[in-house]
This record gives sequence, C-alpha cells and structure tokens, in this order.
Amino acid sequence: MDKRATIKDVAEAAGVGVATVSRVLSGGSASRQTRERVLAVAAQLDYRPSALGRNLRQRRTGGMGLLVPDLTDTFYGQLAEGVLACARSAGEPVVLGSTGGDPEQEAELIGMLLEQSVDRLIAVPSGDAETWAPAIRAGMTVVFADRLPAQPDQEDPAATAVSDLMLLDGLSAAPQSRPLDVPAVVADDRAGIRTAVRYLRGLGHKRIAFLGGPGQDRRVAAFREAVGAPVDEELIVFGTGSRDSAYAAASGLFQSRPDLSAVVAGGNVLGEAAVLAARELDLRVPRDVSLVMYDDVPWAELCSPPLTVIAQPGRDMGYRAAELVLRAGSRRPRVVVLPTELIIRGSCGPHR
Amino acid sequence: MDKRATIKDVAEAAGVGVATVSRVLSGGSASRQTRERVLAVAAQLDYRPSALGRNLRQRRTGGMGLLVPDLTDTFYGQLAEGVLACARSAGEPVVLGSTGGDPEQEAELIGMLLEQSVDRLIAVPSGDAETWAPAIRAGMTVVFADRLPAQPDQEDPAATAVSDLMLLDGLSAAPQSRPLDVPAVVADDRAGIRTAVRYLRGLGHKRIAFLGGPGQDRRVAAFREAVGAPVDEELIVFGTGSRDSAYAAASGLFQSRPDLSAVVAGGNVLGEAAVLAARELDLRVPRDVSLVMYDDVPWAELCSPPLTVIAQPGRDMGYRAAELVLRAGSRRPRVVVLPTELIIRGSCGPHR
DNA sequence: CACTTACGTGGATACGTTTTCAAGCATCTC
DNA sequence: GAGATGCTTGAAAACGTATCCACGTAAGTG
Repeated sequence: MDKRATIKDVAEAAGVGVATVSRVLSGGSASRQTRERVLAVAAQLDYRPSALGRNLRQRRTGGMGLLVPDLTDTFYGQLAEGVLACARSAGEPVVLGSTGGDPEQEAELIGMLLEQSVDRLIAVPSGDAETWAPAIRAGMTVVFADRLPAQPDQEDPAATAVSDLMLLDGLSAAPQSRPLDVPAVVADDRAGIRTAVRYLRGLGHKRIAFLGGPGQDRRVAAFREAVGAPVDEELIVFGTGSRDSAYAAASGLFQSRPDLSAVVAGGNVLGEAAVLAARELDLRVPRDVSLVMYDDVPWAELCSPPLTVIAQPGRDMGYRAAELVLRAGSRRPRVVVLPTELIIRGSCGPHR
Repeated sequence: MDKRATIKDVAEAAGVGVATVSRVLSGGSASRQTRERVLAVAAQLDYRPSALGRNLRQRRTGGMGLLVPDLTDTFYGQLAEGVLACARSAGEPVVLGSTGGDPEQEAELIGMLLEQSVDRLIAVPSGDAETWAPAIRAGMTVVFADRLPAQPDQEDPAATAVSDLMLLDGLSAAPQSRPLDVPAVVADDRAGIRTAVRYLRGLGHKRIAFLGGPGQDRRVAAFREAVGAPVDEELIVFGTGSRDSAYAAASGLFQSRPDLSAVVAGGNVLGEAAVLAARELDLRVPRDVSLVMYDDVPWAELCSPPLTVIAQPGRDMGYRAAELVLRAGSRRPRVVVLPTELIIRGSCGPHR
C-alpha cells in the first residue's frame, strides 16, 4: 500500500529542489540536462502532481462546473456530451449538477461549486438574474448555454441592446434589476421558430399553438413575433418542466381548443407530451394536428410519423460553451448564436 | 472585489483561535457561548469553508466520480440523475466523465480522477479487469453500475462463487487474471431476458435473435441460457456502441436472416436501431417481426406501436450505487441486484 | 580584466483547512 | 486543601503544490 509519490520524492530522487521539479513539469525553463533527469525520475516513480496541492496554491480549482436542468432530457444529454468532449481534450475535470429546473436547487448547487472553488461554470440557467448575481460577483466565469436567465421585466428591446455595454460588478448601485452581462451560446430561436411557423402557414394552418416550458421566454417571444399581430393567448400554454406537467399542458390545450390545427413544441419533452396527449385524445398526426418539435433527438425519427423538428446543435452548443469558459480572457464574443435547421419529416400535413 | 473570508478572518473577528472555529463548524465540542459567537460571526461574514484546504489536509477530495459510456443514451441519463440525486442530498460534488465506451478513454479518465484525488468512483465499466486494477490498487472505492468489467475468460461458475472471498491487492501474484472484487449494482438481467424470451416463446416465436452491444456479456449469456441448448449463433449479433454500428448490426441481421420472427435488443440504442432498420427494410412491427427492448425510456411509448420493454430502474440503480460508494465502510453488500419488469406494450405479436 | 546581463537553481513561503498536543481552568474526590 | 479529572481552548504542524527571491555561475560587453 504505497502512497502516491509527491513532488518532494521526485526532487530527492532526482537530486534537485522541488522548485525545479515544479518548473520542469509546468513547462518552465530548465537546462536540458536536469529536465531530462527530472522527467525520467518522475516517470519511473509514476509521479502525478496532486491537483489538490496545486489548486490550493493557486486558490482555484481547475476544470469547470456544469449545471443542467435534467439529464433525462436528451437535449441536455447532448449538450453535456459536448462540454465533456471539450473538457476532456483540455484535460480538465467537470463537476456536474442537475437542477431539476428549480432555482432554489440551482442556487444551492452554485453555493456548492463556490465552496469547491470551481471558478468556471457553464449553465443552463433556471433562476433569474438575482439567482446568478452572487455567482458572478464571487468572480466566477460563467457562460450560459441554451438560454439566458429570465429578466424580471424585459419588454424594451433597447434595454437588450444596451446590455452589451453594461458590466455588472459588486459596486453597482441597483444590482438586482440590472441585466447580467455574461457570455452565452444559444440557438437562433427566433429564426428557428419563424421558419417553423412559416412552414406551417405555408401548409395552410391558421390556428397554431405553442407548447412551452420553463425558460423558453425567447422562443415564446419569437413565436409571438412570427404569428403576428393578433395573438390568440389561449394558444400559448406552458408546462413546468416535468413530464407530467408537460402532458397536462398538452392535453389541456388539445381539449380546450379543438379548433387548433398545428402545434409547435418548445422542446423535446414538450414534443413527447404532445404526441402522447394527441394519441390519448385520438388525434391523428398529422391528419388532425400537425406537430413540429424543437430539438432533434434520435427518437424523433422513431415516431410514426417521424417528427418534423427544429434541430439545434446541442453537442456543438456544449462544446462552444466549454471553449468560451476556458478562454475567458478574450472578451470578444459576448453571445454566440448557433444556427437551427428545420428538418421536415412526417408530422406536418396540410390543413384539412 | 473582496476575497472570500477564511477561517482566519472568522477567528479574528470572533476573538478565538482558528482551531475553535474549525471545531465549531465541524460539530466538535465547544462551550455554548463561543459556539454561538463563532456561528454568528461566520454567518455575518458569509464564511464558507474552502473545500480546497480541507481536501488537501485530509488528502482526499470529497464527492465522487461518475463514469458512463454516453450521456446521449437515455438510460445513462437516468442513471446519472440517480447518482446526482443521492450526491446532492449528501451535499457532495460529482465529477463526470463520458468514456464513449472506449477502454482507453476510460483509463485516461481514471487517471484524471486519481490526479484530482477523487477516491470514490461509480462507473459503468467499458474496460476489463486490467483497466480497473490500477484504480482499486490506488485505494479508490469503486462501485460498478449496470454492468461488470469483462472477465477475460470466465466460463467456470465456481470461479465466480469464489471471487467473493478473494481480495485483490497490490501484493497478489497474478493480478491481471484475477477477478475484481468490487461492489456493484446491476439489474437482474437473467430474469429480465428469461421473461422476455418466455413471453416471445409463448407467442409462438421460434427464431429469436439477440441484438447486443458492448458490455452486455451477462445479457447474452442469459439469452443463450433462456433459448436453450441448440443456439443459432447467427441470431446473436453485436454493435460496437455507436448508433451507426447498432444500425448496421440490426440491418445486417434482418437481411441475413429473414426467417427470424422476433428480436430482443440489449439496450435502448440497439432497440432504436432495430426499429429504424426494420422500417427501412419494410418489416412491420409486430406483424413481420416482434421486438422487445431492454431499458424503458420515455420515448418507448412514442413509437408506434409502443415498444414492449424490459424495464430496469436506471435512476434507482444510480442512487443505490451512490449510496454504496458513500457508505463504503459496511462491506456487506457485494453486489445488489435490482428487479426488472417486462412491460408489455404493442411491439410483440403472435408468430404468423 | 571588471562589470553587467542572463539564466539555472533551490530555499522559503503561502494557500486554508484539520488535527494533535499541551496548557489553562473549573469542578470533584478523598 | 491537595490532587485528580474533565472540559474548553489556541498554538503549531502538517497536507502538496507554485512562486518569489536570492544566490550562484556562465556568457556577453566595455
């Protein structure tokens, strides 16, 4: 039961000081002679620098945190895979948390990460700006993915435009109502939704419903914009995030408005709920109701008919977010928008 | 931009020594008077003990590692959620790795965890015993989930029985061919497969195929046992883990053996591949071919017909594994076996 | 040759915590 | 009242690393 070799062991065995060993291993300058010797000894002793010591010394943990609402949601699985891929290629660990879409749990997890001195975080936020202020005030480098924290009241487009210029710091006067200034990588929801709505319109659909989930403000807004002026508020319904609630919302929608002819689901669990509810109510897809779902997931093709979807690159999103959080120096890209693609399969038909 | 308060700050502000603060916060003994004062000061300074310092001191990282093959596989998403739920209730962080089913990446990730001094690991293993020997030799508490590492050649049931008595330590003579002695939590594959095969038999099916993936040795063995003596080896095919390879295997199976009337897929991505391949070849489910899939995933119900599945409790599996890895003291439960359940939906019909 | 410059090197320090140890003090026992 | 016993307390020593700094030595410059 031999303990792991420490830098001290290596130093002694190589006949040099610990500082030299540290330098060699960190890529600092050293003579070729000593470098080789140290490297040889280190390899022979199977020395691995302890992340603990290093982290304590530099007062920060390597790696990054990752907060998603639910790993059971295939899209977040894809996103996580992207993050992990980037982290692995950088040799950095990622500590994972699942918030369940609950701001309270999210805050708790942020606290845990703070305690761990994890200072880089990529998150699919569930809480609002107020939830996130402590994290960034604590000096965390955070990158949002998939969505942005809810802004308490954000109707004015000018405010959005100006937010790029505002930096939220601990000294700001009114920290709670200030929009956060945090890099993010999201899908082009607006284009995605618009394309879908136009496509449905092109098929003759007039009454198009939107089935949304938590944190989909941007998609809802895009939907409102796409359908145009007189929006039928009854056709916009929300689930709370759980599968049950999504099903209830979908079922309620179908029952209260039998006149709708198409629905766009704001995410894959919403889409799932929609086809389940439709089947339960004996609505045929796409004969009775057309369906387009946000997120392209492997099983979308398994449905019959296969689901027409707005694909967003979940894996890329995660990868890019991880890149962003790692190269936090370059302050250039505030928010990167990834393209969406309407993939037409079989769940949409002409308005009967 | 104030730094985080340290234990020293609290000690000074409370007029006590750092040792006292540490004791109070760790639940040690202290007079009621000082305890209250320390607690008050700590709260006021918003002091959170740094995990870095503590970890370095105790030479171990809190929390646990989690290694899964692929988070895009819904089952592993469920498993991960279970682990996270348990970890959260224990207030411990979990660092995640995705191996892609590749033993090499797995070994690399194990190395990374070792470097982080993560000494508790729950894993869905992809490598064999040799891959895992270093980890447990390094003193890691590991718990396997969903499956066990491949044993190079393990035909003799007596060897399995004796493995409970054998402890693999660094001093063992022939470490590489020794079975690992590691707690695990797995599903009752044997019962699950047997039930499925009997069910299909009861429907009149004679030629039942098995579509397997990597690490499904136990399921394959169970299948062989369930179908009985003369096993048609051509009816047992494997994918390598990727969706493409699974599809290729399924497609190849259907084409080379048009006489088969039922297939059991060893996992949800295999099942997905099977329905895709069947559709491509114009095989109707269940008219032309019956299908039962391992794993109950939300989208199984979305297929049409809805998929008959062997459900295994992925979330529970993760939760139990996390519990096991946290209470590593009690050496009682070597391997816990969770029940499976055959959920009959619509993808199996009588042999035509 | 004297002086600067550059570089390789190792000792010492600090990071924030837990834990050991001995000391201080009050209470109890004979 | 003297000694023993118990409890609370703080100083100090780790844990393994990165980095500052000072000390050489060798090379370059006048």
